[in-house]
Amino acid sequence: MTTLKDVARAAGVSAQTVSNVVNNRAVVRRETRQRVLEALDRLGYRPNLAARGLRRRQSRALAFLVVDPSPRYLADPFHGSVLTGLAEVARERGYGLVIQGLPPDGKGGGRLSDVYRHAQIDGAVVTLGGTAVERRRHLGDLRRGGGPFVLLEQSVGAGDDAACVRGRNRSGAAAVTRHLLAAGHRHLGLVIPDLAWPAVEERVRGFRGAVESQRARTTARVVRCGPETPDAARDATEGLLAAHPKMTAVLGANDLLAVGILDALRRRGLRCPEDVAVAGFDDFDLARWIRPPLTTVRLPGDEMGRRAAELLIGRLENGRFSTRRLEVATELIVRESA
Amino acid sequence: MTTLKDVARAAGVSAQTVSNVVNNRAVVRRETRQRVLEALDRLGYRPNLAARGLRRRQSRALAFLVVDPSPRYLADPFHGSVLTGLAEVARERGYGLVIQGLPPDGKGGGRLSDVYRHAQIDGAVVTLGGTAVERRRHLGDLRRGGGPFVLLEQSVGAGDDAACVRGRNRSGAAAVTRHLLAAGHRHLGLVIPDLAWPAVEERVRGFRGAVESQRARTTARVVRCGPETPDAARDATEGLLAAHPKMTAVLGANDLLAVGILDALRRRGLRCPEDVAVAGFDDFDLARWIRPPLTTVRLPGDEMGRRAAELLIGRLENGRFSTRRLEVATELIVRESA
DNA sequence: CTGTTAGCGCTTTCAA
DNA sequence: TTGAAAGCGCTAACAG
Repeated sequence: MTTLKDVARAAGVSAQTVSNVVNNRAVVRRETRQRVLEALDRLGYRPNLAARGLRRRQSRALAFLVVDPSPRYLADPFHGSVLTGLAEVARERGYGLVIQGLPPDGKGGGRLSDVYRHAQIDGAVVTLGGTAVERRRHLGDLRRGGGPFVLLEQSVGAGDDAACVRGRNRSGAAAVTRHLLAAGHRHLGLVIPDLAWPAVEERVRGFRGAVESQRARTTARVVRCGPETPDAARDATEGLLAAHPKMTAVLGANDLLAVGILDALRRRGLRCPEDVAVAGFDDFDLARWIRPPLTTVRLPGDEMGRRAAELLIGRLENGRFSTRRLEVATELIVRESA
Repeated sequence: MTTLKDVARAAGVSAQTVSNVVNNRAVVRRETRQRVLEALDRLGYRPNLAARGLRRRQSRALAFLVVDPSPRYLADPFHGSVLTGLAEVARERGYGLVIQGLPPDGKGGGRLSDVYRHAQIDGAVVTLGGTAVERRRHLGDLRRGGGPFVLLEQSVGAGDDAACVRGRNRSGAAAVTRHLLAAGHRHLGLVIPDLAWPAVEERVRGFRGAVESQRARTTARVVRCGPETPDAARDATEGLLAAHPKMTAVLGANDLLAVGILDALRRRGLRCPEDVAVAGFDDFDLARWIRPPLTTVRLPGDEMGRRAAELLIGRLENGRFSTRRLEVATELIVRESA
């Protein structure tokens, strides 16, 4: 491995001067710089970032931290989408990107804040699933032991060195619910996963609020289905439809669950949208391709990831967050399922 | 930040002794260890991994390197699946995981080998898309400038500090093709993306080989569709069916493309599987949920990711790869589309 | 078993 | 404009 010293010797200057050249500091004379650049190139010098980080006390690396009990958390299309946006900005701005998932209960390998030291990161983008208590615990840990972070889908405390990026989940859910009500549906269901994601809680509020505002002869049922899978959603929906035969519209807390809902209809011989309307949330890549094409609320995960990364990098480079709170619009996408 | 020295002072021992305790070295007397552990705990000591890495010349971090022109490469379900497996093993074994995507042409930010220094990683799992020439260039760079790596879906050279994990793409593609031939199909099509993934090339070989072995009155067409998206596959399939009205079976090089193929049939008023049979490759999460449920060849990306990570970590900890070549089975999954 | 010394590769500080 | 010295936090090597 070529070090600064090697280059310095080869170019007949001090290590300091080489460092100045490498870091584009203007203090070096043209000819000296020339000579150093040549040696740098000839020896194929690459800075050792551990040494630089040790000295500068920063690493130019970001982390994506996901608190989710599923070991397959990265297979979730929404997380994948957020990660895509993060990775894009990290690459553009010359930051490394570390990913780390943890179960909510803190059993599986400790605290979020450990990642700052352990993975040598300067800041993190954090998504928290789990009960409000668990989420609060993680936030407290992050405040005490971590560095700057951007929290997705959940507000941050005034004392935190943090900002948040949220989607308009509530109004999005209200919009799709109103769309259903306007189409004449009066008995609505909503299938949600057991895990308490803040975004899901907002969607439930939006759903309930919209139904409430027009509650004459309307009923609304919310059922938990267990894990965030189509199978679980299908089973929950079958139960829901059996218990409430007059139900004519079922929403999924996200598109993956909507896929399961559609399958429940098929099994019971119901047509969509003629007999029962279905809608999802997120607008994942395959939403257009499902049969019938899925009516859903678009929540742009990649944009949220990009915004979060930009916010975080801004904080790292300018010492403060340009804003503490960013909202990303949601949009009702009407296709054929509702 | 608490350092070893701080702890040493608090416990009345040397920094070295604290280091020995932190690293569980057996040389420390019980009572001393006790005292140190207490101080460690009281001061909330966390090792600085940059310093440790600098000294030990390792970082306990792995990278997932993807050469793919799409900025949305992480949204690809197969990559997501591989990443899931990698992340799982990395977490279990106490390694960090860095991800980095690069375009094939080397324009967008340099060489793969830079990641070793830049992201401070000990080894990498690498997936290469692009022409054979571009792939060779990346491998050469990795050999010269990088560290140990595991290559997915492609053999490694004898001189490389590397191993490979491959899926049985060829036999998998042959199996699904034979399935089609056995069902009486004689005019078959295969839709592939422009980007030359090694796995796709193998699938084409398997397809061609199976048709060849039974070539009486059979025709086989392979069409490139452009990017790896359902839209592109749909357009390509429409062209294919227009040009070859007798075609009764169309394969996709992966499930995402198969989704587009199904849509092309719908547009032309053809039923699947009655008029035209369709099959994919990968068995992504949604394959069961598509209509009709997709016949495909299962290639377990998460298992490949896990195996790759285990192989790599074995090399890092024992100095050599336990094997240079691992094959992962594929399995024909017959559902309703073919 | 414990402490001392030295140095990983880099950058900050200060002197020339 | 350049160089020398010091030290980031940790651990290998050796001495006691």
